[in-house]
Amino acid sequence: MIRVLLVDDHPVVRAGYKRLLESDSNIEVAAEASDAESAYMAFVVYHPDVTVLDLSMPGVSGLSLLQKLLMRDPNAKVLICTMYDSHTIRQKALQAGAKSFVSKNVAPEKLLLSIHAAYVGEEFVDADTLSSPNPRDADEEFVRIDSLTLRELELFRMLALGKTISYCAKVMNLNEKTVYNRQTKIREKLKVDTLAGLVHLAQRHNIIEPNFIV
Amino acid sequence: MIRVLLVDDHPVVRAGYKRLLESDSNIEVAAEASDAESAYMAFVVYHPDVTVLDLSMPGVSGLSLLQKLLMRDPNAKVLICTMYDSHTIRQKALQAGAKSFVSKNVAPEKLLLSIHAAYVGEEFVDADTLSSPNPRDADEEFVRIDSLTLRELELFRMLALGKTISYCAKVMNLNEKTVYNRQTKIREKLKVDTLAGLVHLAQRHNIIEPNFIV
DNA sequence: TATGTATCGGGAATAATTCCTAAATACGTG
DNA sequence: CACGTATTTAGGAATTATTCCCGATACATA
Repeated sequence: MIRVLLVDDHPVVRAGYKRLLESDSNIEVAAEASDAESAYMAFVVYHPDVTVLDLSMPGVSGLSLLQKLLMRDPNAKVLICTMYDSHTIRQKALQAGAKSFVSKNVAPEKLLLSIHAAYVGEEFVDADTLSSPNPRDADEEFVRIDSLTLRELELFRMLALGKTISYCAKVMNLNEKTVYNRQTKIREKLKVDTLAGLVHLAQRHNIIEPNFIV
Repeated sequence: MIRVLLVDDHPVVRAGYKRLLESDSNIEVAAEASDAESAYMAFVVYHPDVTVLDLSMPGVSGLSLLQKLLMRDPNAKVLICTMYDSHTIRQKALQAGAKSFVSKNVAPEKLLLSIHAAYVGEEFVDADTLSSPNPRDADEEFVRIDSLTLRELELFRMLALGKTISYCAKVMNLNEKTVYNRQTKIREKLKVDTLAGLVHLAQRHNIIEPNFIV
């Protein structure tokens, strides 16, 4: 029996996941969490075999949580499942130690497959996801985004979402000074000179959701 | 038996939904679709009792689809389920004829409940969703945007596009000081505290083009 | 062990932004 | 017409936000 910790901030989606996972008789959802803090707690308490982590959580990014989990247990099997089809995000996730990365666009069976793969220690990256990089990722912009470090990416995302410096500092546990300095560096790397420009860049790369207009 | 048409662009999420819905013995997923076109086809072919529609689809917006479905069958029971907690979107959805609106943040049981409600013809809007309107949303927002003077609106647009203060000053034939002062006023009126926030607001109101992905 | 890179922040200088005030123009209304 | 009101435009001074340069730590890796 593969015991899974399920992390996703939408109860409806989580409930769906749970049933999907449990349709596989070898998988059992041992615990669920809707945010980074409770996810970490659950991880510590339940020692899941595999953690299925949705990246698009409010507040602290899923990538930070990923790192914390790996800090706690370097052998943790964490599977990233996200709607962000961004090549950049995938890179960062794998580089940060995720065992698997699948987009919500894959066939459901692949999710199950990849959980099995993660369980036995195999790395699993969905072929479809890999072979079809976002066309926009191909240009220079991609290189630019890619040059961001993990922590910078995290801040980038929050800034693009409209968070204030002081809020970011609080949430990321940083001195405001650090946030200022880093923000400057991000804009330098990305060759953008306003915060508004960051938003557009972030949207083009699926770092944040497009602003859904009706 | 309530026959449901399930529309969501993420296969993984859709598979989860399906199992969630079918955990209710009175609900049967008669058909699924991942985009507007196939959803419309499926609607025509299967005549579902209730259509569960996720708004965040690539390409044509879910709301357009909603309208098409209602054009085809004015009595269609369409339930909007989305991760966008926006009051604005909800308003538009209901006004366009959706029978129900629930956020993915609600408890899963509520989704089932609302399907039953839609089936018997009741309108169902999740109380949680209703009682906690996002302050940035809806009518307020429109009032706020309306409160901008013509010249402010002009600047608002340029800022949201990512132009710098000095550029705006040059183009608008203003002293930078004036631009600074006006920018402050705009953010005050719009109750937004970062430039990034302005971008999102501008996009939601079609002041600037949304940065569409996919 | 060295070397490089990531992460974090301090201090001082600088630029950006606010806050308050005020003039010129426009516009509808008594 | 004269008056009140709103808009558009800036200036000076005060305040904040941001940069720039630097030091320290940690950690992987050649």
